[in-house]
Amino acid sequence: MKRKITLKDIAKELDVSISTVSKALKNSNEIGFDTREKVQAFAKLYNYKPNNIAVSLQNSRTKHIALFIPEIVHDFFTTVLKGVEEVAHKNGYNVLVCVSNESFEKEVLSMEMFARGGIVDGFIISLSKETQLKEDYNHLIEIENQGMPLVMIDRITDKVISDKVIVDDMRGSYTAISHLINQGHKRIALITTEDYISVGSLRKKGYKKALADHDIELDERLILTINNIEDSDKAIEKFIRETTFDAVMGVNDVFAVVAMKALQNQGKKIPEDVAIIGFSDGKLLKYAAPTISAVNQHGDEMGKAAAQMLIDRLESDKEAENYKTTVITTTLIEREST
Amino acid sequence: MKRKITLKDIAKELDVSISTVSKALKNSNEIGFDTREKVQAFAKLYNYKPNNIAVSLQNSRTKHIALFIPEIVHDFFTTVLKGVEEVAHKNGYNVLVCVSNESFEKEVLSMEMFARGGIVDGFIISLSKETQLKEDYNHLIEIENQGMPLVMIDRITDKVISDKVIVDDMRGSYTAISHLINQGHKRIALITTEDYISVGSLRKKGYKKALADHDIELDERLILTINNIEDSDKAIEKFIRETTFDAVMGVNDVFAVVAMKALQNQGKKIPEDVAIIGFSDGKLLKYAAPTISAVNQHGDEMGKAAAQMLIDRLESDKEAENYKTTVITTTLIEREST
DNA sequence: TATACACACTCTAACGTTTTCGTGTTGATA
DNA sequence: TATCAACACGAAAACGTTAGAGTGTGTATA
Repeated sequence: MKRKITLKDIAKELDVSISTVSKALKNSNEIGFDTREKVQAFAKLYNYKPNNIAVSLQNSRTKHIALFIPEIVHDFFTTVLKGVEEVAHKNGYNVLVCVSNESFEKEVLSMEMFARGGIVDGFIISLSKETQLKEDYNHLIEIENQGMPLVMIDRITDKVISDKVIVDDMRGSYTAISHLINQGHKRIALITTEDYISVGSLRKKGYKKALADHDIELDERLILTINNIEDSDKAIEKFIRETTFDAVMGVNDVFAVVAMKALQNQGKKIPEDVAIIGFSDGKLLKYAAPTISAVNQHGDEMGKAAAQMLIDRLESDKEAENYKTTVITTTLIEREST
Repeated sequence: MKRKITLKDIAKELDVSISTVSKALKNSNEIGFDTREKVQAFAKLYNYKPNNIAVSLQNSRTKHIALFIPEIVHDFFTTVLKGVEEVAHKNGYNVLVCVSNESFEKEVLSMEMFARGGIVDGFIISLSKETQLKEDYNHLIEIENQGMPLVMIDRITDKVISDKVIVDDMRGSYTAISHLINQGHKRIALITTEDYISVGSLRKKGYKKALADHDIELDERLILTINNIEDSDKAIEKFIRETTFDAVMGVNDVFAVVAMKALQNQGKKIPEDVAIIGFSDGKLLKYAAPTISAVNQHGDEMGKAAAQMLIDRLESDKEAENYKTTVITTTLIEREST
């Protein structure tokens, strides 16, 4: 097992001081040209790489950022991670992933340990369901009090002042519903989550506004609120058995695809009998049969934007303030289901 | 912005030495009971948490592990990440994710920086496609030479001696094909990747063996090898137009679902005309219409196993050797498509 | 009364860097 | 020849922690 080579090793070998080596490697002109060359050559030869831990301890910057997501087995968050990872890496940062599993406790505990332990320089977080339900954001506020930058993404809250990246949920939903209306649909159903999930409630707002703007009366019976993901399949099936409509939007990809299957099982033709639209940028809707139209959330763009905002904060020495909210615009992907 | 509280702060405040504080917090009985109590109370009050960076520097252990995956927007690797993250967290480790994007260069560069920089204690890696094609594993060997534990998962190579976690690809494939044969299918097609992808070639082997064991002659024309993921859709469509068979297996979820769509477009009924089976534990096959049978790879189990193996290595002081290969057994999920 | 020894701490070095402040040579200027 | 930069480099402190080796009490033993 080769021990890692340090500045001290180089210094000893070349018979100079540690500081000389350090400076030489940084090409400081405090050091003579010859020595610089010599040190650099030696370092290259022995493949010297500075010990990041020591560097971190020195300047209290780890060059690590944490990404908190509620769930990973979900195309949207996956693309977010991809985006974050990409720009982080490009800027020399590493990404620590924490899957909160929709648990408030895990979110809080992990956040605390990352923050107090000096493990990361900043956070990107999409709130867990439990956190949004509890409306307890002290851990986030604590982070900010410690002067650590925080960027909230997608599932956010107004109760915490920070940089944010969201998608124009309401507008995306509005556009989708308008699209359905323009195609002649009148009874449009919505399958959504409970209101405490920020994005779910915004999408419902967009739905309602689109109906209102097109003079279609709102029928609350056409709105299905899923309160337990576990048995969403059953709830959707029941809803479809008992309700009639000529179009339906799901606030995510699973709701849409489950709805389609249930409708198909009932003998309905898609899109002739019922049109379907979902929210997602993943494969589920793209590869469904028929393919399902979708409001593309551009998770990767959101991730990229969030990472960039965070890194900008980290690299700027300005005293915080003027927090920004970046809104990524959704795009409507028209597929066979509409 | 609250500055983080350190041992020094506590020491000064309580008028004892830093080492006393350190030991008191560790409940060392080198320190008197009263002092211990006092220090611990103070630490709790001010919410003291040790600076992990300093601790890491001290004992050259970061408690971070790196997970290298070729692609993240892919249910299988997602579940692997979930599994890894779960047991890592349970054991007090953090996970750094690196998405190699199937690029050899990114894999090598990131690995080098993680290793030499002392950023992580060990690695879990699923090889990138390019790496498997090049058969250049020097970066992995280098890691091992440095005495850093390495666990390979799923996409592995025999050229590197290390701990490994794989799935019984050949057996899974064998079982799936046997299942099709037992249902009376005779002309069974296979949509697979090029042979340099370890798992693809193993699945092909299982396919061939199943045919042989059931006295079905191998027809090479029934095997479609996808060499470019980008236009796999087209290749599959073309294949389906030009070939006739009564069952087909895809070595991943996308191949299976794309095949099904192409067949359906041709007017074939699933499973009446053609049976379909795929490899995956994700949603794509589960929510397809009809739902598609699958060889479940249990990505989460694999991830858990890999993380556990890695952590065991890290925590044991034994001098490496006796590398193990854990084989996770696939299970066949029968759905509507067969 | 000298010796030993447990007790409760403190000192110090170390982990690998970075950075500020010296300091001993040069060579040029007055 | 004394003065003073410029130059090339070294010493040392600092980041926050840990752990082994001291140190000064007080008490029990010979």
